[in-house]
Amino acid sequence: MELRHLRYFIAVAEEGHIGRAATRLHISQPPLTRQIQQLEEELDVQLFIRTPRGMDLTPAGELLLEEARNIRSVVEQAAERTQRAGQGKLGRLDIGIFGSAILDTIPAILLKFRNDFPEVKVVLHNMGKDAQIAALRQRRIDLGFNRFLDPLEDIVNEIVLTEKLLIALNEQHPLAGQPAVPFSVLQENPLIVFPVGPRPSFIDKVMHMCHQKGFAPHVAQEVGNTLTGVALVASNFGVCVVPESATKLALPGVVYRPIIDPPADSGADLNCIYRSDDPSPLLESFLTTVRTFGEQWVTSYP
Amino acid sequence: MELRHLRYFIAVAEEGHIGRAATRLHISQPPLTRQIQQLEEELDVQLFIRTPRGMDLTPAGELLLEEARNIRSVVEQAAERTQRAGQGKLGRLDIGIFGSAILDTIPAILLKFRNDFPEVKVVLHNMGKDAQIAALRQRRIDLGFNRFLDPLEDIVNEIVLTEKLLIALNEQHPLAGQPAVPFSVLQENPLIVFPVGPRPSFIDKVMHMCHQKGFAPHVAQEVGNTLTGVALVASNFGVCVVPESATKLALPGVVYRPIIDPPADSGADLNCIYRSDDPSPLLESFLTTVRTFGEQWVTSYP
DNA sequence: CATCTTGATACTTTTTTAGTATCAAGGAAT
DNA sequence: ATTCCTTGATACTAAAAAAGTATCAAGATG
Repeated sequence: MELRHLRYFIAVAEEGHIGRAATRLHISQPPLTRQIQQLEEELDVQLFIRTPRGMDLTPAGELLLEEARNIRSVVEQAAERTQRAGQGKLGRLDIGIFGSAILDTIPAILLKFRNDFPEVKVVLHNMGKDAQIAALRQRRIDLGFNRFLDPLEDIVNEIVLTEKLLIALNEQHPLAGQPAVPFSVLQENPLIVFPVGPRPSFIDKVMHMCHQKGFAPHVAQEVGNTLTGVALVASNFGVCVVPESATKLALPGVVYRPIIDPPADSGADLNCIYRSDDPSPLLESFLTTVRTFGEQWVTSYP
Repeated sequence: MELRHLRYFIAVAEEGHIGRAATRLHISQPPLTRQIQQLEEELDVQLFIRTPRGMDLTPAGELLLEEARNIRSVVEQAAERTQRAGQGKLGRLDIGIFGSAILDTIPAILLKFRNDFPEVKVVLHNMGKDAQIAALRQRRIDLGFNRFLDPLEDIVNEIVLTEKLLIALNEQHPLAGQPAVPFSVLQENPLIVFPVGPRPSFIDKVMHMCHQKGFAPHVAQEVGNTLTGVALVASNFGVCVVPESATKLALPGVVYRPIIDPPADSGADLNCIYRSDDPSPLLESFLTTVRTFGEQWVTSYP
């Protein structure tokens, strides 16, 4: 039995007439007669009672009509869903997230993506960068967000956007009243750095910038994450370099100030990583969203 | 798209290998390659990633695999259900019932039928014989049970079984102690007859027998149904002729006795009626049950 | 009774599907 | 590096299936 048999059967059942059904199907009457006979023969069931006025369904035929209509719609839906999946509009995307990017950027990207592709289920996994790479290779996630990643052969590393760096100061600090501060505040104040964890990380970025400017900073404290660093600034423990998205952490007693004289290459990249051989159109859809987001974001911040 | 495409697709997806799938499908490899290409082309979706080791499903392919398996089972079930319906094992049968046959015979037949064809839904409609004929013609019922029906052109009238006639006597009656009674008790006692309603009926049967025996009975009372007639016997109102299934009505004070000298053609037929042009295999199944029941029943009663 | 309509059938043509032989490309083993 | 083996893809041929044409027999209809 093929779907053709069911298509033909539905037409004959609905028209109650082989000739009219043939017209509707754009074929001639004899082949339609034969296909119906074939269907009856294969099922070994009489589906129609032939009368001089047309074709009447038997009870078995009535039942098959219902079933055939159901099959038709199931097949149609299957085709549509497959097509949408092929266009990256339907399916599931597992994403690894990590670090300070969770504060601002990633929620905004996800919001936009869910809006554009409402039928894609996005599952977030909180995991460090090494865990992300392992999960990518094991296909447990399709994409990861992180920073400061060494290049890898089998994994593409794409910059989503580059955040400017700000200095977090306690409001009691002498320069807190200024609209911007010189880089040298990092030399003259105890420095809080983060995150503790796998290298390279944001710590190395900050240290490298200081060496570029010709000094070694006084590291007062290493902390696990952005929030802890900013919290220490709030208690006047020292100063701290943060990406601009950290301004979302509006802790009382902390002000964020741009750097008057930033060193070259001063900026914190947010990267996304994915398998270089991943053909998923769903991933492609997501990357499109990410890229347009990156462009808009860069221009939107002064 | 045809079911063939889905069958082939499932095989390739499950084997992950065109060659092995072709072996499993008992075809050669090239046509299978082309059918898969055709499916991808028609859906405009890449379903497999070709590797030097075989065929890997894309996410869209994974989805279609689920859908295709579902379609396969839906189609299989549709075919099976249609076949069972064609064999009269699945469906709905509307039956009109009426009169004293409800007491014993019909429940027994239904019990047997439900046992043999558990997937057939039987709907009973209580209606008189004229209503049954009308309902048959309007296709509201498929079969009716009744007695004493005039022959009709478009409706088959089949005898289910012939019940012997008994005489119901009050236990105070002089002949109540005898194992059997002569027909003449109907002449010598007030007679209760039933049912009141459309003619011909059981009343005419009884009157005809009396005339055969050369007397006109003294009709003490006409009543609506068997139960009322027997109830009058219980209060010693008179005697009553009943079909043997009425013995199920074990009213206190009433005894049932066979007739020593029954007139020729003494017996109450239970008939079933159905459209002569009804091709329903379901009806055929039911009639088979009815016929075997009739044979067994006749031999089972002394 | 002639006529019209119905689905069925015999036969032919076209389309589709399957089969055969062969190929190019990517791993694996030497 | 090179040979060999495996993979799916392709060109061409053969077979099968579906569709088309012409015609028929059987009921309904006037």
